[in-house]
Amino acid sequence: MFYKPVSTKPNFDELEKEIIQFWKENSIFEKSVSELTEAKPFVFYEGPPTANGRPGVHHVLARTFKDLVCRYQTMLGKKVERKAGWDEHGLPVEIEVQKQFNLKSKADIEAMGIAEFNKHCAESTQKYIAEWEQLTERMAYWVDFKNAYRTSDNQYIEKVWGILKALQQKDLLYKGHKIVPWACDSGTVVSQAEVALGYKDVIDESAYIKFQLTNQVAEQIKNKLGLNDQNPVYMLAWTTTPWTLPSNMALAIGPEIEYAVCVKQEPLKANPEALSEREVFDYNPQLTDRARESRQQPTPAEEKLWEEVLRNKQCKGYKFTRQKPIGNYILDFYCSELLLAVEVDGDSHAQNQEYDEIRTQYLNSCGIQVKRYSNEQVLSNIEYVKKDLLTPVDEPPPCGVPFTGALKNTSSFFSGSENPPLSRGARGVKYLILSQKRVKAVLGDEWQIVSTLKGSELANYKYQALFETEKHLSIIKGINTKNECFVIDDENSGTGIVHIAPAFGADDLEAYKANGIETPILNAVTQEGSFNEQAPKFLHGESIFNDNKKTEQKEFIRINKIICKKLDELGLLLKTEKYEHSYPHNWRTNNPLIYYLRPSWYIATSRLREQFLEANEQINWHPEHVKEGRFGQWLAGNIDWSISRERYWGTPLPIWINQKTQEAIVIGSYNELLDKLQNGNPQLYAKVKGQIEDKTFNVHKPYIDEISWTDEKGEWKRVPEVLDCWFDSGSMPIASNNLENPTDFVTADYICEAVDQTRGWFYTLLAIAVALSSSEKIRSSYKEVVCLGHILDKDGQKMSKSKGNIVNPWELFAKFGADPVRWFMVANCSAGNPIRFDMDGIAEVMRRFILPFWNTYAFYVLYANLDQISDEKLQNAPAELIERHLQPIDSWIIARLNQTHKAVTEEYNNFEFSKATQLIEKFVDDLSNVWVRAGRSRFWGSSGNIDLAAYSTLQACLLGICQLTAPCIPLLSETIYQNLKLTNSPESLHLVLWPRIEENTEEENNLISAMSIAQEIINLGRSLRQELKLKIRQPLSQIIIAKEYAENKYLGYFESLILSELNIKQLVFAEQAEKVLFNTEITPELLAEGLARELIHTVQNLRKNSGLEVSDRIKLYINLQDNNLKAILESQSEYIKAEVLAQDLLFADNLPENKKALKLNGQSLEIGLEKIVKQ
RNA sequence: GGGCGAUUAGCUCAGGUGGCUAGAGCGCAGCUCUGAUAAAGCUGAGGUCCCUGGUUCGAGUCCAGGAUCGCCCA
Repeated sequence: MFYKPVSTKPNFDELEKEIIQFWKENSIFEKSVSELTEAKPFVFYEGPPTANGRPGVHHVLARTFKDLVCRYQTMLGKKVERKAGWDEHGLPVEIEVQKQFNLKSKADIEAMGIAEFNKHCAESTQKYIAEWEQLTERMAYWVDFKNAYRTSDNQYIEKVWGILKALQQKDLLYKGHKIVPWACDSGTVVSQAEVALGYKDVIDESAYIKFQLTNQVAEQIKNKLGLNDQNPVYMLAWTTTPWTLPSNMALAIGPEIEYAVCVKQEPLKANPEALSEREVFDYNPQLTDRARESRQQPTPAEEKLWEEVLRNKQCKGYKFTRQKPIGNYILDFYCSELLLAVEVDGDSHAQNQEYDEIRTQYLNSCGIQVKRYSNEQVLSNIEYVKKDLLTPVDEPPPCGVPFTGALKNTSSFFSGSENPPLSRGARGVKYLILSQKRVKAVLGDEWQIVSTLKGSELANYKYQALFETEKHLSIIKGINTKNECFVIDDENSGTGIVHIAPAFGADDLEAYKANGIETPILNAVTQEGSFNEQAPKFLHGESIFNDNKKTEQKEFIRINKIICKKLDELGLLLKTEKYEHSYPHNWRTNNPLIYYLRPSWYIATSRLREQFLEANEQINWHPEHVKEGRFGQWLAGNIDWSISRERYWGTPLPIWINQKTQEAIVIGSYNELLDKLQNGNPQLYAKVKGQIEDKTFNVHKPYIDEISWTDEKGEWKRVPEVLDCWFDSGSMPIASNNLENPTDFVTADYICEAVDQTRGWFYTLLAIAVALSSSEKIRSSYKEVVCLGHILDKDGQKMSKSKGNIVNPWELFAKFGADPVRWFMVANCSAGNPIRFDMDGIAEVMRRFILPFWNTYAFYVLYANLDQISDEKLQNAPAELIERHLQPIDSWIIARLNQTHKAVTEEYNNFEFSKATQLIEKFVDDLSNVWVRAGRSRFWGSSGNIDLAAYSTLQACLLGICQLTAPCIPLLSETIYQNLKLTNSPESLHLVLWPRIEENTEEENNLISAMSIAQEIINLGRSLRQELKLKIRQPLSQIIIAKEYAENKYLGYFESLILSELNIKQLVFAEQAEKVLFNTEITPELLAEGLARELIHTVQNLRKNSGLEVSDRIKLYINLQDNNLKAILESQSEYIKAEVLAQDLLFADNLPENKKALKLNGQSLEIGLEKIVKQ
């Protein structure tokens, strides 16, 4: 045996493990890096995973593409160091530990002790490291674990501190505020991933709120519209969170939105429905106390009028109330049904005629009529008063006057003034402003549009704060800092006017910042979720939540009702509506989350937008659209990066605050810290210095929080926050290489992660690089990115534990081997698109590519061993010995190999890996189904007549495929390489340099096209035979081919191929319309041969069904009656015997057990066979 | 709600800058071959290229709008 025998039913799992062992024992990976000392480096950065979870099949995907490029570049002769990395910090780790120890809140964590908690976190990140390493090794991802970087390492943290310091020195670090999803019940920020877990559909009370414009503004608007009345103008806003209204700081409008100014058209006659409707007027809430007092201490006249005339619906059934506040006034008596005020002029009013007039005017403008009686009239002539009360007033109130001009067409309305002035249903006049699109839906038919305004015309107008009469707030353009308008002019919801509470919404906060509002942010809710002293009095101490008795979960319903009721009383509520929406909940407790303002440290990345885009120009994205699309968009809309987290397990923020001056300093290294301590806290200095020296220093919380010092400015204490763990991983080019100077980072030639990293690692990596770059030379930290899509299950569903559609990579490897899985991924994953993962898909890859490749290899080894061919023999064979047997088809397949090599190299260079696999698959197909199929007989030539050309060609092709596939399927290609390699070749395929490719010569290209023509002719011939119902078994005398095919002079090389494939004796060219024709005349000789082949076919099937080995010899028996047929078969007996390895062909009546009946040339016969047992 | 991507045969997917009578593999049906022997080959059936408009002599491809799915962000 010269080659190791190869099974045609290989166990890839076993074979691959052997190769992994071989690599390990011979340090092949290390050699592939270290032996290229002189080589140009190819820099690859590994994005660090967190090892607190098991690696999944999606990691296999990413690692396949990482490995493939690194291996390819190594083969190109580059030095490719690959440092593994672990992302150890962050909320996901904390959450795992919280689950593990059932810690529900920060209080629980603190009860456990931060030191203890962080110890568990550190352990948690080590939990699956072994499995990660094993999986990585098993799938043949070459990466250096020994020198892996770890983000929680002291040295790593120190470098991250250095970066922060560098950024601070560039004045990019500042303290600000951030809106976070906040769980009031546990007092924690909830991560985005967790928020996504807890969305629930809930029904909330949404409210349409009227915000009154200040008089001055109202005047301006009305002047613009040609209206001259005193009636108030309101902005109508819609909110689903009325509990945030006490923290309202602005109203936002869309500058481009058309707003309508509306007024209500009243029904002329009393409207029974309107009667039941309660008319609410705005009033000054501060008056309620005074009104109550007056009610309790009426004047004698008031007392008399109330008791004798008005009380208890005495007056024709109309209900009057006493001391009713409306606007800034208190009416003595008021009937809402009649819109009638009754005033009794006491002594206090006597001198105030002017005041009374203004007051009456105001009330009239609200549609309220006023009847005024003196004390005397009431006390001495109550009957007159009684009578007069319900008669019309002398002059009708100016109700409706303001409509002049604006409502020209509603003439019927004007007749209102001719009607009894106390007509029921009259209403106060007021104007509402809202999006034109929503007027009908929100206000219904009763309101009329007076005019329209563009949103931009409303900006900067002032309106009255809801709960404070003195305070005026501004209307702002709803533009956030990304320069996008977030106010939506939706036809189905809202009013186009958005209530802005910067403490409770990210958009709100953005708008607050973008509009340069100077007032400090108003936040009326504590972090536990109750109203503080910033809220109006009636809310002080109220919780924003109530418990739903049924579900036992918290909800906002109670507080929203309280606030809406109050607003209703203030006349500021138009209406409420039930609103069903999806709202985030704390997935652990099922209680609602709130979006809440927290202090945060920021990197001012939005100042670097231009630079980001410039750096992005240096990056080649695969797929390309990510550059301008997803990533470019993200950069263009960049907002400042909030880098602090109010958590425990993370890089501690190296910011110390002076307790007196609030000045902040950033410590950039441990030495710098020691410097501070040396003078400011000598005791601690000694301790920390010692710890750093003997490597026991723990820089994590809580220990770092103990480090403080005092200097001439006072005491310095660290801020409590830790760093966003994305900052850790983004710092990797500097921190993992322990660079002295942060700006000295090296740009990676290649990185590769899934597409979700556009907002993650791809971004933070770039952000930190650009932030550190000098303004003259903006640099990206990576050049080429492959951005992979996600893995979905075979139905296109996301893989998740709950769906039970998770695929375990270990099972895949056991079943198929790692390489078939890798090939499947490379072949099926078009960059950026999600990949559907299906076991059947891998099985298909197996059948389509892996097994044909393997079988071709097994075929070679089988016959090479039989013919005692070795790589040495091939290598040392005299050239003429090979050339003697060399056939055109050999030159063709070698030309195809070169062609494929060239094309595959190009595709690899372009990161078009699946295209490369297609080319390789096509070549393997040509090799196996054209070259081997056509040349099989060359391998079983009699001994002494060995076709060295055939062996040499096949070996070259197999080794060629090994090279081409080495980056994708490093294990199987190595297996084959190890068996076939020439004695003086490198010890591993992965130490072989990628060959320089010569362009095919014209001759070679012609050979390739001649073969395609031959293939075409063969296919046409088969098709024609089928049409003519002439089996290939039946030889034919001639194939006639259209003359145009003769133009390729190389076609002649493949004439014999065409003839044998189609079982034809002769090929001729002729002028003809059809491309291919047959001479279908069947001579007796042809018939005889055809019958013989038919018989052979049956015998072979019988052999196979009888379980005979291909090399077994037999005795063949034939039982037939027809002498004519017998004669024909006898004439072919030598041919038949040779084909079926029969030593004897006997015509007999008695057949052995192995027998079969068939029909030949219309005659029935039976055949039987007997195995000859060797003595 | 916004951004990005996808939608082509039963399934998985190809189809730069418009020229298509729309392709491949698998599956299916029929046939063939068999000295790689539970492998292989050929032929065939199978398409409203998501929908609606538009540009054009011509649209799977370009433009606009919409639908569905996925990812990211709110």
